[in-house]
Amino acid sequence: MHERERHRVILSAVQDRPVVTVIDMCSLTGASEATIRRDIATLHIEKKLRRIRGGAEALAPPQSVGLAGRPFDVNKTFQVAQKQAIASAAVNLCADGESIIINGGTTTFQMVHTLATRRMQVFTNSFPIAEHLLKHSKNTVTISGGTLYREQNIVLSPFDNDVTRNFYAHRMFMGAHGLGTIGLMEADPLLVQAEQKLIGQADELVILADSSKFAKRSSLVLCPLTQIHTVITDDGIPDKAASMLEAAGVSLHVVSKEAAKSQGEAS
Amino acid sequence: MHERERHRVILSAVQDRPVVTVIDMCSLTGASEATIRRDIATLHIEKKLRRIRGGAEALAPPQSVGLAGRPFDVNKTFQVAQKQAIASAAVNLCADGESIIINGGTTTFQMVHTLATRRMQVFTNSFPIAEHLLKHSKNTVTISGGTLYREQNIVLSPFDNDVTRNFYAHRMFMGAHGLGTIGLMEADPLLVQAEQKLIGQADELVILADSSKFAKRSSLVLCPLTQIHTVITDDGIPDKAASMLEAAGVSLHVVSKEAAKSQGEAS
DNA sequence: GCAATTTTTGATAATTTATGACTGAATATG
DNA sequence: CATATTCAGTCATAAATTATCAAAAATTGC
Repeated sequence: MHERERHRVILSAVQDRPVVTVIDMCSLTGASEATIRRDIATLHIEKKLRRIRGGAEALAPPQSVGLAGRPFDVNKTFQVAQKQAIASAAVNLCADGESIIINGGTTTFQMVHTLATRRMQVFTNSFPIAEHLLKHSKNTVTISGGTLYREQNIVLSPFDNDVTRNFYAHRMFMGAHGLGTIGLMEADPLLVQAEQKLIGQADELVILADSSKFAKRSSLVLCPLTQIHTVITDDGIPDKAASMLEAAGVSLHVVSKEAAKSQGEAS
Repeated sequence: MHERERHRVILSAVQDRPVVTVIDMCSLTGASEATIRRDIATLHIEKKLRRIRGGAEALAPPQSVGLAGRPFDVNKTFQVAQKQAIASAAVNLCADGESIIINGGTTTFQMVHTLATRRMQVFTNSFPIAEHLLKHSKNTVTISGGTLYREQNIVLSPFDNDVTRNFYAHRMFMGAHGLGTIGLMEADPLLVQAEQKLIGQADELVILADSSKFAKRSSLVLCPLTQIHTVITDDGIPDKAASMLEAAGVSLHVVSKEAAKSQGEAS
């Protein structure tokens, strides 16, 4: 077996397991310990893995405090003020006792803070949202079944899910990657799958989109504007986008930072 | 077991409850006290936990003081050693890559620590188990859909759940409230519902029951002994109960505290 | 194609490191 | 104050790593 092949095998193994031992790699590749050590040393210098005594481990292992794979966290600090204002306005559309569906996402996640004081029926496919509401609120929380995707932080099942199909809500809240004349756009195919399972399970579809979303385009169109009942955004929305939405019969809520504050107090 | 694996297990355990003892970690990892002390000292310097007399504690304990239904927590400190030993033995029945089902419960929860170093396909109806595995392991985690019950800490749906019905596993692990000639007994009707949805979805049904369970009786019988493939318990099991199980064709695993140690090494 | 050279590999011995048992000291508990 | 844990050293043993060298394989020049 050639050097590159071994490197591939080792990297594959180290991604798959928390730690691999030199001995493991010996039996896996048929090479001697000395060779495996040299391989690991090389891969360590190339920063493909971390060399540890006895073997190797993957870089960026699930940190102790680290909350599962987090492009989520990096996003969470981006435009938090707008996202919170928008999310707060979204929650304030609802009354206690109502049932709502919250699709996973960084903007919709912000709803949990306002929801903390509420008592509603919440259905979500987002593990962090469910976790937060379970721990910090008295809402009834229902989660969709399926496999937990660490990167997207959502629950998704390859099967038809009766829990989802039997949950019918007043409103469904959804984020977006982009919003244009063609409709609601998403970048991640996995998110599209998740969202399509939920669409149609609520009377009103409410989109939470900060104003930057009107400039973005993605390859995957989730639904046309006509299916959208309400869009909540911030005051950075271009006039052109606003008229586009109104032309499509979408109810538009614009929150400014000050408005967000008063909304928060009003609840 | 290698240093990093031990570190993972220790961190997993310390996240689970406020404090862990050196002795606990010994039986969980199969290492000596000296080694565990050294590990804790290392992790302390790395600021992954705080070293305290007798063991270690999490850095930020006031995390989930939230009202997230926690008769769970009070139970969790009861007979931890036995539960951990039993749970560890349960995990050691399995090989990496296998798929298993873990029914929610305080004993089955302890499996997460040994699972921290594994890479398996895990299906569970327990929110805490899913949460812990998601954060502290590389296992593939699938959760059943439904409403989150704060007291029992499980996910339960009034509907038939296709995610559950389509997940078939090598083994299913279950706790119990009582175990007698009449069969497996449960005290909470909600748990009975949850368990009945899962039963039959695995080749082997493995029951985790500390020896106190043989003295308990409940009103709800979940299934007869004949459906049970294996029972794992501690060395406090009465002879009468042992012969009863053997007569019913149940494979019996008894773990003592010393046995727990060797089991840890066996993995 | 063939020999010389470089690179890679595997084996060995020497060194370093981790581990577990043991002891006495320190600290908690009643 | 007495007792029981827990802890910090020390040491022997086991394991892993490094260094070194010779054999095997690949590369190069002719």
